[in-house]
Amino acid sequence: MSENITLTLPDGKALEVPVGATVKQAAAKIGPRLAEAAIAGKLDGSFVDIRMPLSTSGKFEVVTMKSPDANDVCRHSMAHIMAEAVLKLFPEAQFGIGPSIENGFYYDFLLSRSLTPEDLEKIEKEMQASIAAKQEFTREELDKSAARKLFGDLKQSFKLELIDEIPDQKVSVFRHGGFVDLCRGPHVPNTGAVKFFKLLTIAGAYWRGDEKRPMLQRIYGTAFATKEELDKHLAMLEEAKKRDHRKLGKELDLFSIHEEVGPGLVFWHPKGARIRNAAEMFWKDQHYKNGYELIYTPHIGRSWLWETSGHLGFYRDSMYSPMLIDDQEYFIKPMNCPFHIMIYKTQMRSYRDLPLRWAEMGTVYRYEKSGVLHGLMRVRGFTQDDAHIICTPDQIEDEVREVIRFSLFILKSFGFEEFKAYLATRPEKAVGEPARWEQALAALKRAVDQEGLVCEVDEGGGAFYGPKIDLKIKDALGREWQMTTIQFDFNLPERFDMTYIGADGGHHRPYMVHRALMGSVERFLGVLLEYHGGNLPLWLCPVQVAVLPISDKHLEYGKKIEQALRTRGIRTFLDTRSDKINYKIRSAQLQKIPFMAVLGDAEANANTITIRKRTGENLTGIDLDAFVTSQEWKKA
RNA sequence: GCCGGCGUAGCUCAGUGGUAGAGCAACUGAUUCGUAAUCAGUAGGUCGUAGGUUCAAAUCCUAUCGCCGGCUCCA
Repeated sequence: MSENITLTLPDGKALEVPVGATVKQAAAKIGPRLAEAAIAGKLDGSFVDIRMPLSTSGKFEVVTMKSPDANDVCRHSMAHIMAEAVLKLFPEAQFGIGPSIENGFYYDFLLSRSLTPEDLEKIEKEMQASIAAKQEFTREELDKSAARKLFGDLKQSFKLELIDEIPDQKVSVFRHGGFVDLCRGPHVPNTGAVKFFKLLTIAGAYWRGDEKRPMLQRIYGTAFATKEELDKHLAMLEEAKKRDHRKLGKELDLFSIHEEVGPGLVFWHPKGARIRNAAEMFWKDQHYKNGYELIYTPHIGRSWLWETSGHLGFYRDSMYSPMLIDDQEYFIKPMNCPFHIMIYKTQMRSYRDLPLRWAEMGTVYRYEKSGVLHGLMRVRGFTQDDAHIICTPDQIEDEVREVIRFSLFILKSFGFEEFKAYLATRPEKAVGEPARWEQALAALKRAVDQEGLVCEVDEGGGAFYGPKIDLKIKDALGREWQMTTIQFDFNLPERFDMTYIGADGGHHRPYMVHRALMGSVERFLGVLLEYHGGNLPLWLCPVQVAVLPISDKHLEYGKKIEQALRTRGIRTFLDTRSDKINYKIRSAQLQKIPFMAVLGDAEANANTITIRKRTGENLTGIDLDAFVTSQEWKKA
């Protein structure tokens, strides 16, 4: 019996092939060169191995090294090649999983000893040998029982566990060299098809991501279909290192963290404080302009507050131990919301008062596990640019849309350009009726759509008390950073019995939204530093103009210029050292100061300044006032 | 919290059992200079901390604190 299936090619043409034809055979029907170049196929958007018999019609595509999907296939094959190398060096190795990931791949192993960087070199060598040998990848379909026997004989207990979880009766395995792996595929034709890789790091990883299960050793690598892409990626990793906010924080004297004081507690030095203050002033000003009121609340509160809010029930583990004051337990705040609610409850509120938008730069303290602390990005004491919007149910959608708009405005003001929204839905454990969740989610979704944001849904990722939208920014290196979070709260209004009097004269439950636009000010500034590589926009720079006299002769004139700038509200630094101008320029340049005023005889005589921008560009002999009102100044 | 690595001068780092080193920064002096490092000198460290092994420890062992890379977590 020779039935045919119809493959619809990307150009719309239909290709008839017999049932059971492989991707390779289908490609051969299009052209022999294509068959030769094929590394995988795609049927209705899913990868299929080139050796796999096709049995259903659908949209079909041949993946070659030039396809956008090539990297994905290569990386997966590379993970197998790495596993083969590890097997050679560690015959007793137990294999976990080894997927392709963004920019690379990894594989998890259980080994008799810890890996060292030297091991990585050895493994790389073995991999190169395997690639040079151009070993065929072969695909085989086995009954589960046969697969169990195969991996049982190899003493691969992790694989046995994986087999048990596969619902199908048949599983596929791929072999190359002496290595065999349970795997869906697809794989490149032979190990010679992939060449451009580098092993990067060794890390610990729990089996199946479960902290109760064994810790395996994970090797991360990167791989690309072409050398150019690999080199570009490696260069990007270098660049990311240079932009590390912890490095910049030290070099630019912005902040520090002290072992003697405690990990995750940030000290802002004068220059860092200048940046933070500029950001906060802007933030406050914009909040008043956008219909918010600013409030201040305490840092600690009695246990009553945290019992009522539910924090002690849900998050006690990440709250600091109570302190006893007059025999009463007080806790340092991990969130600001209960305090804001206390203000709400000081009065009877009318529907005419709503919406209320109350904002606070509220510093909170949370116990974060020691292993997760990271520079400014993850700390134990941080300031949220928090606000709570308390409104009626029919105001909620407009309010959310307005928050998103406001957030994008604020983020764009700091230079961020690319945004993505993540919509988090109801988790398993949650409060609030499902109907209200649905309603809130729909409102969030419509608001995101109206702002034209790309949105991804994070199923079950919401907080227990309500759904949320997170806005992330994408930086020049393609990394994503979480900034804004907008969260519905079905919990607190209930727990604190918040009410307002409606038009009908009855008591009603208000809706409440938590939102932080920057998220944590500390992390925000960390991201900002990395995003701009330390070259902050002018309005945030701790020093905007470095005044550099050519020699001590010009010090007097330098002082005059410095003062003139300062009285115009410009942040300056006068370099009084008796070094050469080259040295002063280099030093200002390393401090990433946007403008340098270079002053010598020419300038002093003509009562002008010469500006050197941090880009290296010069504006010779210009008037000071003309400069600070110029486009050059405003654009920086 | 878990796995692995690391911790030497303000910073970046060298020093694998025999009484602590470099460059930069700092300080002093000289130099007064036109677009990314002028020269010379001075000072600075109980080698994260606490135990232990040894005639002898920055170096080896144990514990502890912190940092780095991941994992887990992130209201």
